[in-house]
Amino acid sequence: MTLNTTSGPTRIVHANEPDEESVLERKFGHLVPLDSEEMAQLRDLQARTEKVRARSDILESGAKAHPTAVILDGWAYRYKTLENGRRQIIAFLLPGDFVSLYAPLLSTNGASVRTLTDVTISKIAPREMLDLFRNHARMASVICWSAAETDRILAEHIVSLGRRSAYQRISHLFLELLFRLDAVGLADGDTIEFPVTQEAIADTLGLSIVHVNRTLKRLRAEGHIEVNGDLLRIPRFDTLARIAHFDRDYLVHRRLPDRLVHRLIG
Amino acid sequence: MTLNTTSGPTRIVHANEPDEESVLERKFGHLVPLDSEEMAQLRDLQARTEKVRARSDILESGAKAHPTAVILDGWAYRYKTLENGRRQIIAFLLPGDFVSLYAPLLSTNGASVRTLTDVTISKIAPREMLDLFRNHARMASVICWSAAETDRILAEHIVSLGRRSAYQRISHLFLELLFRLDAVGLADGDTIEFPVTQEAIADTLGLSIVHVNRTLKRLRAEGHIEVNGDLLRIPRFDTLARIAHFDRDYLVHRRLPDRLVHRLIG
DNA sequence: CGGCTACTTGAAGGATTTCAACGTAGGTGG
DNA sequence: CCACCTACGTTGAAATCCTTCAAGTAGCCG
Repeated sequence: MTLNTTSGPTRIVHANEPDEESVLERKFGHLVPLDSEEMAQLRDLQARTEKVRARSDILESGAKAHPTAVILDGWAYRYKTLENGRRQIIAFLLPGDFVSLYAPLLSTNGASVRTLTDVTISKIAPREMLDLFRNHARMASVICWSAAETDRILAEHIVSLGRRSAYQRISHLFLELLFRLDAVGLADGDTIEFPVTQEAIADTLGLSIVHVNRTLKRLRAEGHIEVNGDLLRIPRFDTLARIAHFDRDYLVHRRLPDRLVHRLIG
Repeated sequence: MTLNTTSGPTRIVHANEPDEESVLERKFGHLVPLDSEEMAQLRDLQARTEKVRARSDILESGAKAHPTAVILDGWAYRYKTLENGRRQIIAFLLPGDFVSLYAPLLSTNGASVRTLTDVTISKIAPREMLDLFRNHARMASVICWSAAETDRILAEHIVSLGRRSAYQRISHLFLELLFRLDAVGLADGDTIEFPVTQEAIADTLGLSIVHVNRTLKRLRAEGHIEVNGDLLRIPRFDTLARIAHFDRDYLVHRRLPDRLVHRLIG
């Protein structure tokens, strides 16, 4: 990975600028080598863009399932609201993530998805998805890999909720987000844009707002994080990773070994 | 669904008996209509069986990834052990579940899988999986549907851990397991085999053994569950479902609407 | 300026944990 | 065949992490 805690700040790269590498190219490009036809294929997936305002629902729980979509820019989250009004955030959706990969297979949505910032998505018709799987084995494997990554993130979230202290949970979440943003070129060295309220952190990690607030205060006081408006800096990655028992390998952004690629689609 | 809390006990059906419907047929048969070639295909997936003793690891975290496997009989669980020795169970694996659907795509396992009882699995070579996706669109969609179900179960687990009380978490887990076992024909009316220790429940739901014990005692005293050796009975499904806010629809076992099937695979 | 949303802090209370025992059942070896 | 061991379940008492309640501050915007 390119995460580099010693280098000076570099400019934050935004999706969709002309002549820029697309988000999916950045996400998948260092996973498997892509030829020019595959690049074009990826660009097609990102062609049917749509803007969504901050704080609005992309998907509603129980509603008829939508087509799949990819996030090209901005933050969103998948969540569920309980009967007593409490809320649980299941996962954050960042640029390069699929909003509802399985939607075409299911008749209704199991959870809702809501934006945190203004968001650009690109919709993908079920048929387009199917063609991909039929005719572009390497693309298909890359999308499955993405599903595998989601699975691991959910699993790690379960570990946090079940067996880590508030202090570790928050640290772990921050490191995960830094890691994931870095993978799509959206980390600026050791700092990231962080448009997440304390209430949202609380609802992600199963804590109360009050306790999140106090724990953040402690993390700031101890110099593990620096918050500046919407910017979050993690100045000593390794130290915090040790405290939170963050395993940098559970998000596998490294290029797949040729052996694997061959076995699968060679 | 066929769950029927009023009927008398019916015999528990075990996998792999001659002339019986196979587990995968039971799991997928009421999802999409399967022709005889597809049935044969499913049987192939269940052909390369292997026995694993209770309390042994099928998969080890960090180890080189194995091929995919399906569970044909018995219980297992996916878990992670933390640095301080604590353990978090991520999910239970029941007959019809895939042990590591994404293994062929990844270089190492993210979590371990361990058996609770004696287990029969059937290994599926990566190439076999790939052929399925290439040449048998309906089978592929059925496997993706299975991945979608796993995703929903993980999401619901996150909701439990984050925002439900111990009392609700345990109730919810029991209902989920009853539901899932029923889907593969392994529920005996309102009772299931339940080879799970209190320690394992604790490690699943992020609780201490002591508190699990006390909460089970309360559930028993209130008549919501009956425990008899390895048998668990849930005599008043609806009442408990209301208490735990169990949403019977998050596990979608209903047949997919023809509309969907057509849109996907013609 | 009023009103909103997010953040902050103190104090009290509670759900759950930890510590520490004890009971029971099944398996094994002397 | 009994002594011993281990795994699992059970219970009481004390401690704690975290929540809830309550209030106040700070920034933003029409």
